[in-house]
Amino acid sequence: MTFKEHVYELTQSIPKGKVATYGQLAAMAGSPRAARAIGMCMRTNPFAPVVPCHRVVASNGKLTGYSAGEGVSTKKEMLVTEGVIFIGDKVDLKKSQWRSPASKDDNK
DNA sequence: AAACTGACTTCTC
DNA sequence: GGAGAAGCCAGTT
Repeated sequence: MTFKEHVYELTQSIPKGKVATYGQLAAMAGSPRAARAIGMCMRTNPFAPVVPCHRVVASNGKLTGYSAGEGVSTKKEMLVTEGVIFIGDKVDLKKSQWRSPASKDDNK
């Protein structure tokens, strides 16, 4: 499986009401510094409705990119509807960042 | 195969 | 704390 396909799998693994950062997905994909590559996969995302790319946010919880609808505005509302907590125009990572079971650091 | 681009991240001013 | 620049990875042309 190629890197981007792995990214799509991880993105689909993000539960509703939770969000993941590009760096986090990159780390799970095998490259902690491939955050940019993750963003590209989201932009190209050949599985648009299959891959909840709107659940992927920047490391600081800020919504970036999103070429659909009103852009980050639509993305934000979408996440709020799913149950993600927002602080202004950013996601409350302290409460809504997804902790994948694949993540090594889960209870420390 | 090489170079440019891009929905990022992090450091420094 | 906010803005700007550099570094990094993978994909696309």
